[in-house]
Amino acid sequence: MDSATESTSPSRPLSSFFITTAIDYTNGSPHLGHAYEKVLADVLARYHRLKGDKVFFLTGVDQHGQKVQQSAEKQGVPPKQFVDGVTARFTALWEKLDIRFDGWAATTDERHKECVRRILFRLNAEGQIYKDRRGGYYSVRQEQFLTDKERNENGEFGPEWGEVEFREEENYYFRLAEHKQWLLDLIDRRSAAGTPLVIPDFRVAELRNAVEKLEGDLCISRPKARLAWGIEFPFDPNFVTYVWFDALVNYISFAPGYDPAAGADLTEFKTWWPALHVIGKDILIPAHGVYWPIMLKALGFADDEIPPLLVHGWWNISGAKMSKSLGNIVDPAVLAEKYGPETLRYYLMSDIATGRDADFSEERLVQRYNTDLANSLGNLLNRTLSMAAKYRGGVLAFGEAETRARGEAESANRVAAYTAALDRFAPDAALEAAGALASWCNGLVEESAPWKLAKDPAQADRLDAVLYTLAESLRILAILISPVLPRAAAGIFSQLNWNKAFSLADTRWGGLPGGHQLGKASPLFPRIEANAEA
RNA sequence: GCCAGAGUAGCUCAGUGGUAGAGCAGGGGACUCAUAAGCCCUUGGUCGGGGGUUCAAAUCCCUCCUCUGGCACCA
Repeated sequence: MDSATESTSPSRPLSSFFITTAIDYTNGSPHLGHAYEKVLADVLARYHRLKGDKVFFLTGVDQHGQKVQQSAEKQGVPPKQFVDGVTARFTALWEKLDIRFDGWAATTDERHKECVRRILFRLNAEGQIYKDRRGGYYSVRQEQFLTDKERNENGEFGPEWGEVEFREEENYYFRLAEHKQWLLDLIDRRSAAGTPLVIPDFRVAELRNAVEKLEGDLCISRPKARLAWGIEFPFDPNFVTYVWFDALVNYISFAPGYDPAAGADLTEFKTWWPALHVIGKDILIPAHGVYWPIMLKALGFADDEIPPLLVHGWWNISGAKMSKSLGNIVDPAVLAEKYGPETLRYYLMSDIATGRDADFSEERLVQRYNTDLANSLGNLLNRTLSMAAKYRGGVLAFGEAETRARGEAESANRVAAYTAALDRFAPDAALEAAGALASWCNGLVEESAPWKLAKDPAQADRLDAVLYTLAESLRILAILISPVLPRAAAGIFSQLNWNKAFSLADTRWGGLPGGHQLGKASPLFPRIEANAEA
């Protein structure tokens, strides 16, 4: 897997690839959306490893905050014990889905907490943070301040909030508003330069709009009396930091070589940074699109070090949002158990366009598996090996040149489409390119009819060439599907009896030598029958 | 309400000025190496409604409708 270092894409000068996901809040079970984001990031990370890039894939969990504190209290357990339990459900799912991350960002980790404290200390010393007393309406029952959004149509706070009182409270604030114009300019400059801050680009307008409306600074603390489950302010033990300077900071606190001290040596860190942040469309505004760039700016990051955001869409269920009351929550662990992790990975990557929403359907998951994997690719492998065994004892020979030349041209075209697709973060299009190569191979079988060629000794050369072209295409296909389907790729290699390390450069035609002995055929993707669904 | 995205064949979507497309599903056929898979052919759409610009509009403009998201700490 890591044998080759050659990059096939000269358009990417960077040899390192740092990718992150949102860190999931440990107050509930993982659902399909969590799984989608992690699989997407994992596929992009695996693709870059395949290219020979140096990859760091960071994901994790956001473990602090009020909701966690409340849930733990409700269960009568310490918050740490509570988050450890929920965290274990996430890590178990990632293991099951073959999410191969390099760094685990758990915000209760001492490394993270120390980094957060040092950042707060530094920004406070540099005058980016100040203390202020502000007032508002407070719900004693819900233990939170209420905003106008919580008012009902009569302009009152409803009975669900219980007793509501006016309270004044001291808190720490981060100077956000003064960077508004800088951020607007940055968004425009990055778009003009062709390296937009937000992908897909239609979301740039959405972000710009939100920045235009930006006013006021950002409250970044909670008094300990109200929220104890957080990271204590290094210069004021009566407060903990609240969400932004905790969760968002994970992207640098767990990054290789980061040191928050002013003037620190960041040589190693800068070989990785900026990261590509993979996030859901719900947390673009304001957290990742507004707060995070300004936080980095305040920490001395240069304009070209503000990380791009790859914003993905949501999976809806039959056109509706997932919700507990509708009873339509999709549990990815159940799906992975029922159909296998790779079936789920394939579906999540093939049936949605990155950035857009899609509709989840179990029926469609089964259909895509059966048509693309079982019928097209799996059956191609099976029939190829079966014919090779039957007609040639499983031994490859080159045969005539014309058929092989056609295979070479076809696969080169598909590989080019594949890399172009993944370079623009579109696994669906990449899988389509791989599928097209499999289809072409199936067409070659029909066109050449090896079972007829086998009966005519004069066609021996042609038969050899067809079998070689099919086997060689399958070797290339295994490489192409490996970021999405690492286990199936290994299965193809195993059946081809070709267990060598590979990289993207090995998609070049002609890897299998003449005289190579193929392995034994066995269904790689058994069909899922309709009655197995209930 | 403001902003953005979407509305094209039963389903998922591509197509951004020049005779309506793909995949899947449905129908038919020839074949047999194969996971009853694959291959070939085929049914199917007044491109959300209305108006306008143009020799020509799914594509540009106006307007309306519907859905989704953001603006409000859920991937």
